[in-house]
Parts: sequence; C-alpha cells; structure tokens
Amino acid sequence: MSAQTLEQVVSLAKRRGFIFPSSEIYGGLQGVFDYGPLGVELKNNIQNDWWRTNVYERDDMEGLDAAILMNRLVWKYSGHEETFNDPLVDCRSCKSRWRADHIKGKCPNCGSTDLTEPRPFNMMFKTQVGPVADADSFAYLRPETAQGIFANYLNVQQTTSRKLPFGIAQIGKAFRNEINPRNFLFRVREFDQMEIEFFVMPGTDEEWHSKWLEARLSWWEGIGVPRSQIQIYDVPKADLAHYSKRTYDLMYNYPTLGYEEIEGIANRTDYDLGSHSRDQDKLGLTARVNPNTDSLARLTYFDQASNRHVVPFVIEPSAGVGRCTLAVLCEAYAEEMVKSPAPEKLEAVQVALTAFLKSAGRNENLGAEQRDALMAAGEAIATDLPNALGQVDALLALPGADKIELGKKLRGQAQPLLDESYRTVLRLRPKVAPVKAAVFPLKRNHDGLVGTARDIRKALQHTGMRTVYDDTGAIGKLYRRQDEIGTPFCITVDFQTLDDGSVTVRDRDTMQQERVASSELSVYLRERVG
RNA sequence: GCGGGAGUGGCGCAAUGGUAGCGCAUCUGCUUCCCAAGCAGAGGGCUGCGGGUUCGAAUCCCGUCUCCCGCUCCA
Repeated sequence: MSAQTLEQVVSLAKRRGFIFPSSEIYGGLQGVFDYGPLGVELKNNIQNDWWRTNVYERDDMEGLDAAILMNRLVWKYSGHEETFNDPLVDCRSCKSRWRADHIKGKCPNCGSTDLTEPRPFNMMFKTQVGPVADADSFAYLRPETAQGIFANYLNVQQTTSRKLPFGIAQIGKAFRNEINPRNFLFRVREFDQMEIEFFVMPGTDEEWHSKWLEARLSWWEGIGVPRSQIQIYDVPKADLAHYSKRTYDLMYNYPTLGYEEIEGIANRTDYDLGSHSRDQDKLGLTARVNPNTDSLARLTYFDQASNRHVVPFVIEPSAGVGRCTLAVLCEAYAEEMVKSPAPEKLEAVQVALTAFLKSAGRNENLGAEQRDALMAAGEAIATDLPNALGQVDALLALPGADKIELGKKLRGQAQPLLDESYRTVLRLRPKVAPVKAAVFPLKRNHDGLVGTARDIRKALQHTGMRTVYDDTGAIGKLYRRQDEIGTPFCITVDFQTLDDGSVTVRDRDTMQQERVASSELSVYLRERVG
C-alpha cells in the first residue's frame, strides 16, 4: 500500500533524518528546511541523476554554475522587478487583505468598497551590497537560476563554439519571498532549481518544446515517478507567465495535496535574450520587451546557413529539487503486511472502528460533508480489514476526525498492530537511495562476526557508495530499519562467512537472500546500484 | 495576511489548579544461527515562547511564535 497521506511521508522524513525545519531550536523559519544525513544523500543522488541525464548523456548540453547575486539590472530587464510581485489591497473596514487582481473593487469578506490603493509585494529578497547602505547599493537573491544562464549565454556559446540547438543546464539555489509558505517542501522560500535553457532556431521552438516534454517525462519515470502519476497541464494563455508563449506544467499526484506542479516546461521565446540585448530594434524580436538602455551586448547567434544574426528561442524545463525529492519519497513509500495480525487484536480494531463510526455518524459538530467522507472512508476500511489496517491513519487525518474522541482509542488499537505486522519500506530506485548497503553481524555479541562485518564495511567505504554498519539490534530489527530508509541491500555476516568468506545479501523489495563472496561485493553492488 | 483548529520527552498519547506519567522508539548488558522475540537496566520533558491571575498553572487570562485546514502563491 502506497502513501495515503502526505503526513506519513513527512513524518518519516523528519523521524529518520531526511528533512528538518530550519533553525528549529529557535522556533524555525517559515518556509525553510534543512536536509539531514539521509536527505542530503537523496537530494545529491537526484541532482546527480538529473545532471548525468541532461548533461553527460546528451551531445547538445553544457553545464553552468552562476552566482546567486547578480547586477540588479538583470532583474530590471528580466521583468522580475516589475512583474514578479502581487499587488495587494487592504480592506479598511474589515482589515482583510486581498490580491488586487482577485477582487473587483469590493471586499469579498464584508462587501466594503473602502479599500487601500494596491501596494506591490515583490517576491524577491533584497540584500545589502558593500558597506554603504544607500538606496542603490543592494542586490536581489535570485528568484530563478534562469537569468544566470541568459546572462552567460554569449560566454558559453563562444567558449564552447556551440551551434544551435544547444542547451545550458544549471542546478542552484533560488529564493522567493512567498506570501504564505505551505505544505512542507512544496512551497518554500529557499529552494534548489534544476533548470535547462535550451536555445533553438526560431521556428523550431514548438517542435523542441514537445521533445523536451517527452524527455522530461522519461527522466521522471527513471527516478521512480511514473507517467501514470503525472498529468500534463497545458497552461491557458491568460495564466502564462510574462515571458512565456506556451507552458506545459507537469502535475504530480501528491497524497493529500492532489495534482500539483513538479516541473514547468516553458517556451520563453526570444523574450529573455531579447530583453537583455542592446539594439533591440535591429534584432527582429517576436516578444514584446522593455527597451534596454543598459546592456552592453547583443545576445544573438550567427547562423552560417542563412548568413544572418538571429535571437534564439528558448525552451526551459525547470524543476524544483525539493518538490522532486518529495515526489520521489511519496512514490517510494509503502506499507506492506509481512505477517497476519493476531485475530484477537484485529477484532479489537474492528470493535474500535465500529464505535468510532457510530460516534462519527451522530456527531453534531461535523458538517455533512465531513461526516460522509469519514463514514465512507471508515466503512471501506472496515470491510477490508486486515489489508486496510494501514489506512486507519489516513482516516484519522481526515478533516473532522479529531473531533471524535474515540479516534484516539482507535489509533491506540491499530498502531501497535500495524507496527507488529507491517513493514514500512521506501522502494527507492537504488541509484537514488541514500544508503546503498548496510552491513550487519548476525550476532552482535560474537567477536568473530562483529570484526568480520566491520572489515567488510570498511572495504566498501572506498567504492564511492554510501554504506553503513549497524549492530545495535537483532537482525530483524536491523532489516526493518534499513527498509524504512530505502537501503536496497543488506549484507549479513554469519558463521559460514568465517569458513568460506561468503555473506548473505538480502534484497529490500523481495526480502530474498543470496550468498555472495565478500570479495565480490563491490562489483555486485556496483552492478545493481548503477 | 485573514478566518477556523492545535501545540506536553524522537513519535503517539495521559494527567482540567496541587511534586509531569504511559506505550513505542533510542542506548547498555545478558540472550538469540536471518526478518521490529525475551529479560534486566539507562538516558531523555522547567508542558512552543513571554507575561499575568493564584499560596500553587500543562491546566485559567493576555500577547507572541509555529504547525494543520480553507482563500492566495505556480519550482
């Protein structure tokens, strides 16, 4: 059974050290998160896979790592200073605040027309540059990595002698002063972007847009986010960003949240290169750009075939690493029954569930909608009980469930049974799993087994793969621990190891074991981890 | 930001004005020849934070912060 709620995944991520709220010891900072010991491995693996796929495995791509701080003129001409904001208005009568473009001169709350003038709320963070704090000595923390690529377009094109079409890939931090960060990693103020700006001949842009859509879907599939879980949203003209002619949003079906964007693939036309160029009127731009009186360059491409300078069109696949990491975790998360629950304990859950539903049915504090949703979910569980045990948590997370006192009792009955008869396993692709292999001695109080296991783990530390050693529990517990963080292979040293040097390698997904010579382990793992 | 709900060891909960407990998890020892076994023990909370009421506050009041649900933000 896959993740039913985002809560399950978030809870695992916090409990096992994937992700922590930033500066939590001081109460945190809204919309900012830290990646813990496992999170940093997972995140690095995802980024590396993206880089390998898009840079190493293609013939038409270069990499870049541009600075976060840039001359503020970049943001003037990119359009972000002007348009990357939401004008807000306040209602003087009821003190509510609204986005100016979402109301029509009247407060939706109280109907008053006594509204303030729209005030711009710019989503870019400012920071002081240099010792003198005058009005002009500031820079923005970039709200997207894309502009670093556009600003370096000529540098990259000229130093690599690239011909169209070619692309520039970059992974890096971006910052947005979101009005209201929400939903764990989903909407945050500091995040990493994996962006490609792919430069093509005007007129071939639509064809390349489609190609990139396919390429990106294929990458998602490869890190464990299947096509069936993604919807392609062809953004309506009216909703397009200021730079875009057409955009496909890839919408992933997050538990609890539903379909939300994990990647945008935009046709940015010649907007960006045109915006940052001088002599714009001579460039034959199709995009409407603001006149540029500051740029020192023409961001053009000389086409030998037609013997003319053109401004390339740009296709931009852009994904947030955090959203990606979250999707990968959600997709990998599974709870599966490993032994049948004891009948009398199951009976107790059944009774508690019946009582819970009865109570929900006559609870007057619930709206009809909430009650119906609770009853439906509860009855579905009741009729499929040993199997649906894991959904009790999701049931209790539904809106309104907290109003029913018996919910606590139900959880109290279900949780121990779930711990006992289920295992939580992250079925991560081995290439993204934080830990590739864990080494255990079968008995932790046997010096021969412990010493041999430590030696084997030590040898694996020089393979470039993250491995761990653990002997702080019985073998079954050690396996479960590794299942929960998605370690694909567990290596156990037993008494036979002392005789012939072979170990057992236990597969995370099948729980099957095979014997492998310890001298072959690094090759064995390398073949399977990729 | 607004409206609604909530904050008690890592997690899940208990304690409704009287010295803060339980289960799970973690760690140590014994035991254990492969899937969260058993036994014994240990560590960990000035109850989100700050003020107030009171002889006394997890509990009552005010403020503040954070989280969750809705409106909004599009990587």
